[in-house]
Amino acid sequence: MPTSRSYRDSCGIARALDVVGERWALLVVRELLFAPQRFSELRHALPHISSNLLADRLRELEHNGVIRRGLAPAEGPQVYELTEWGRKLEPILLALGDWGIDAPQPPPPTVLSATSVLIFLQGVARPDPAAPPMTCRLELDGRVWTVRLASGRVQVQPGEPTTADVSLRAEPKTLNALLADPATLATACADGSAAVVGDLSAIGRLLHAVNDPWPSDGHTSVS
Amino acid sequence: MPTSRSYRDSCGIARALDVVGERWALLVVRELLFAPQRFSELRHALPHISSNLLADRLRELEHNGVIRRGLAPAEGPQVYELTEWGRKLEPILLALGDWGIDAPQPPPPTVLSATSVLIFLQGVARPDPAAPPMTCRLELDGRVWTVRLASGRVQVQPGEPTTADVSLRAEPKTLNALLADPATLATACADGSAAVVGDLSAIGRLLHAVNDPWPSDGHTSVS
DNA sequence: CAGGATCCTTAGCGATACTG
DNA sequence: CAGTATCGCTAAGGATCCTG
Repeated sequence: MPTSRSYRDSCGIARALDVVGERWALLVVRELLFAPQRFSELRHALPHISSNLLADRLRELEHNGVIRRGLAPAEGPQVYELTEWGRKLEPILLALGDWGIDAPQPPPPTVLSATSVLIFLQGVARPDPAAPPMTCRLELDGRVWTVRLASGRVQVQPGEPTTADVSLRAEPKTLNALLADPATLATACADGSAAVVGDLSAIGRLLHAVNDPWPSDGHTSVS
Repeated sequence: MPTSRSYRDSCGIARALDVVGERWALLVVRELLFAPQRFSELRHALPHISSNLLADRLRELEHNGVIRRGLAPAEGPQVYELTEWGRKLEPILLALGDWGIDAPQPPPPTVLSATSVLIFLQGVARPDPAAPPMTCRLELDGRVWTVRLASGRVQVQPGEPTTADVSLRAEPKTLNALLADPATLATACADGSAAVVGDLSAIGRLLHAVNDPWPSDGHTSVS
């Protein structure tokens, strides 16, 4: 049974919270920021939410016009995606995440979704604007992403790149650890927690863009 | 008993929600955006929250470093105020409120706090930059605010102005109605729902700044 | 009266099991 | 895979009662 509880407050803030203020709602939106996702992918990204609650949240968010059930792309699986209005939450969520970095760390074990690492990567990486463009294929939790470094910016897109300098497969937590300390890349490759195909130095450039940004401005990992 | 429920997610967004994601928390922060407030003032601004829950939220927000118990200003009453970190939520809340304007309106009767109207006023009023500066004294729900229109900007501050062109006393809902339709000002004064002292045309300029902004960009009231 | 604390009830949450 | 059904638990909501 979905929630139907309102602040009964005319303020825009309260009305926004009537829509996305319920528990888990904004984390579901977070997971949809970069790409549509299936029910099972959302469950994997948010392992602590129960299936009935996720179903409730999806129903409510759909009913309120924040997400929609994906118009199945040629017999593809059922997916959930943000509406135009829902997409406008992106800058707000990014700002909230930036604010939350200073919050006390929750006690481990904690979870880290692929989307979370990509948000972090896109948010704080500042590649050398002078360096030549680069394309990286990332495989996280079984999904493929295209990451482009070009003209001082990082661009994350869902799906396979048409061409790439390098491919990296790892768990989100492993990638986060690499972003925090690029020196562990060799170890991660050796023990199999990271699998690299192609130009290894390109991965170095990617990790470098986070740790030695142009210009420098703090943050070294999600944690 | 305060809540201690975590998403156990390393993402900054989830960690932010661990701190301000519980019900009512962000509305408490909203009420503190412009000025410290007392327990009873918060209860009045948020009439649908129960007293124990408000006490819980204040405790949690204090414990997490978002608010602090006011260092009583010379034997004044106990107040709650935002910390430095808490204050950084301001732009995020304003953006969220802007987003929430497009949400479906909750069924009446709804509530509207003084802070909510002031947020709206400061957010959308675009006074004529060429017009001379003006100071307005606002009395809402028994508290006094200073509103300055100068060089194309609106500035809201708590407390009595040192000098003012005009003073307006009304309920927040009345002021909101006036912002939506300045033509009702005469009626509101006549039936006593609004009390004006000083230059009546200055109030007209204030309401005008919301309805005929420089340059025009939408929105006519909180609702 | 401000600033809570202490009940009690209900509804949302969380975990598990189950189904098309 | 994509949910639904069930159920115990806990937070929210509401009222009342305390204490300065």
